Amino acid sequence: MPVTVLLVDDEPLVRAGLRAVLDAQPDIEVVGEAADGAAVIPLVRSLRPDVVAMDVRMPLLDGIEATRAVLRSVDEPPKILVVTTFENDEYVYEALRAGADGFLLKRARPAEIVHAVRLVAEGESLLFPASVRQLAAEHGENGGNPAARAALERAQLTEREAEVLRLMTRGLSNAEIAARLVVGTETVKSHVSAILAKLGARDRTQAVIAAYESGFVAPG
Amino acid sequence: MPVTVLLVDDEPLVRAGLRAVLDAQPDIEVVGEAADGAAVIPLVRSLRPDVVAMDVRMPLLDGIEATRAVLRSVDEPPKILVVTTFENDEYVYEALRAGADGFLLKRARPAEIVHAVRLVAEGESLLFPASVRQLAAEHGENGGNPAARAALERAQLTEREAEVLRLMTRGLSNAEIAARLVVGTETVKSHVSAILAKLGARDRTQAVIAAYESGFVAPG
DNA sequence: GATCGTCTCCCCCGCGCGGGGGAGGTCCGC
DNA sequence: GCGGACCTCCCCCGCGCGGGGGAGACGATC
Repeated sequence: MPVTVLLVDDEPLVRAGLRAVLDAQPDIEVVGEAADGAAVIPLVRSLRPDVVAMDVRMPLLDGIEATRAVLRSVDEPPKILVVTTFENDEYVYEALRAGADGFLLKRARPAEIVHAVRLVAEGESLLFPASVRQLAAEHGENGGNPAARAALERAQLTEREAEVLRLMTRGLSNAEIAARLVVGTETVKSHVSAILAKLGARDRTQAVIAAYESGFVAPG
Repeated sequence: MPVTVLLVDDEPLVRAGLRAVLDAQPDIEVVGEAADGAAVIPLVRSLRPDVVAMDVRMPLLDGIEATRAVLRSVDEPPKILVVTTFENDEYVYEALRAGADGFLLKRARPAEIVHAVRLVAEGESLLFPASVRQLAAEHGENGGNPAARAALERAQLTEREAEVLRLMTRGLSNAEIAARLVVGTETVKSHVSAILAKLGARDRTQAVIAAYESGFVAPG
């Protein structure tokens, strides 16, 4: 059975584009559309889609509130893929915190869009903006310092947070990081929470994965 | 102040080699040697080294028991770097479980040996055999299937464990992995524990790091 | 001076994680 | 037949982790 998708976006053109891209796939089926967040819940209830592709910036009810509402009021909520125009959209991180499962740029190539839908449908998370990974690939072949710094800027990590994330990618615990940075464990926890929120990660493991996938750290 | 190291190996030649390599570094100082595990504890007590480079296979008291003994009987135990000849040494994993901090192949290049000592001295863990990473680099440029499979064999992961590790590198929780594999969460926990032991990882984050560093999974 | 972001530290709280055991099942090879 | 690996599931238990709040200090910016 195909992956069923509900499109939620105030721009008809965007909906049409997503529908064209997704319906071209044999294993994906767009089962409905909505123009604002307020219409999402009844549609989710009646259509029971696997994935909701949700715009963040919408009239009446934005993507963040709509995400919360869906997760709160539906028993087996669909996966929620947040769609946005800007890679540096602060709303996106709020949406991810609200429980969204993934992140998608409107200007992503069709193959990437399809990939994103399949991934979240399978239950996996799209932690980092796809643009960050792309950016890391563009800057030099092996994601060195400039790429890492650029990725950092995209994720809007502060210097301290970046340092903490680096130590996290070395496998250190909060207490070990605290000892290394000569601060309290509570401080480290604050930084870690901020990192998780900004990266849309659920736990430190997902944050480390995001760091590798984005080129923030390179293996080997 | 330099990193102080105690060498423990039954072969004088190996001790001499390690001493030559390490003493050539301005920031590393070999402060003592022992020929078997039984002599380690008093030496650790009197010399208080930062790092103990410990052979696994030794007469009287092997590296595993010696590691346990040191960690058990010394207040501020040194970091323990397990030294071995074979990358596929089952004793090594036991030693890591016993509390050793790192892993070193005797045939590693001098730079790698120095690096390993510095790393464990800093409190970081050398999770995976360095040989696995090297092996991943040799097999094709991007660590594809053959490299991953080879790395798997080195770590002696079973098929099921490899599958679980793969899902761990996707950021899934134990419950999510259980749902995906249609087994109980207790089963997943068993597999995860086995993976952590074989990889010498303390938690799932370190296991995921090891997976990336070894080429078991490739970013991007 | 007021505001903002950053870094620092504190509280309470629930839960997932990992360690320590054990145990039954299948399949394979000796 | 009998070990031995492997997969599966179970128990108890402690603790680290992460969420949700709040708050003070500092420097930069307006």
